[in-house]
Amino acid sequence: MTDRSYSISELASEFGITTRTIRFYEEKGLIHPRRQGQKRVYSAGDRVRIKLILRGKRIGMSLQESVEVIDLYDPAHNNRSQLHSLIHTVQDKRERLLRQKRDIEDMLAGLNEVQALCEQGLENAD
Amino acid sequence: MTDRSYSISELASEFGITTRTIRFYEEKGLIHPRRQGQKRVYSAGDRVRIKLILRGKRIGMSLQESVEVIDLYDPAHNNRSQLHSLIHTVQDKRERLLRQKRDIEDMLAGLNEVQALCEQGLENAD
DNA sequence: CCGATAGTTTACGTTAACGTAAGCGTAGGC
DNA sequence: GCCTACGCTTACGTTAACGTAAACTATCGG
Repeated sequence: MTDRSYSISELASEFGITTRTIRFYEEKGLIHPRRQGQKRVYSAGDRVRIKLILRGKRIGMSLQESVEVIDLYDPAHNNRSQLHSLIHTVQDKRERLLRQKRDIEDMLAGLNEVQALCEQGLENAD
Repeated sequence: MTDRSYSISELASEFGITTRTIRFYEEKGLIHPRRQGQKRVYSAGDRVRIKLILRGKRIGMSLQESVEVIDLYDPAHNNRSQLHSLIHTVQDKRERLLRQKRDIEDMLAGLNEVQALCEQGLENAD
């Protein structure tokens, strides 16, 4: 099921990006699709990776920071010497995310006020 | 109280940015400090504006988008003809913010998992 | 066989958001 | 009187994240 593969244009149109963007991500070492001859073939894992990169972008992360976060999941750093520093990294990311969340909530509260004022303005337009 | 004024370096150090950045924001029309001779003098309002711009930046907004949001608060667009389009804009912003909030929450959930695995890895390191 | 479609590489162009450096003015302190 | 700190303008440089164009290859339906 999850082991099907994708062409570059297939993924591009699914995510609303260009093929250039996907090749650029590869150029930067963010993904490593395999090849069939010349053509790039993307696995389900590649697809998820792209998806996560785009999620990172939406909340203002750089591409590098996105993969940094993504790579926290892979069990490469699992030797004990690095476990503490890994925890530390996770903690840092979490704090930044929590701050962003507060920023967003503040901004949402502001928008709610604006909207209330708007609707009020429309009401007494009789 | 809230009517004191600020020098450029004062604001720069408060917000952890450079004076160049602040001048750049002015150059782009994001703020309009008054002058005393040559020198820029920033009001409390200018200060808040910068603060809001930086908040926008933290959640991945462009400078233009930040001021777009900020300017929703000022009562310039309050003629009835534009009230509907203003509401529409607010709604758009809100949807993007909600999506960002979901993205952040998803990412936080992921980090929680990673951290749990880390701590578990540390425990059975006896 | 031919044209449309999807893929490839290489390489230069572009925009946002500042950084950095040069050169200058001025006000305060010793 | 000179140095230091702070401020100003002008202008070129830089990085990230792609866009865009050129020139070529491979496949597939009619």
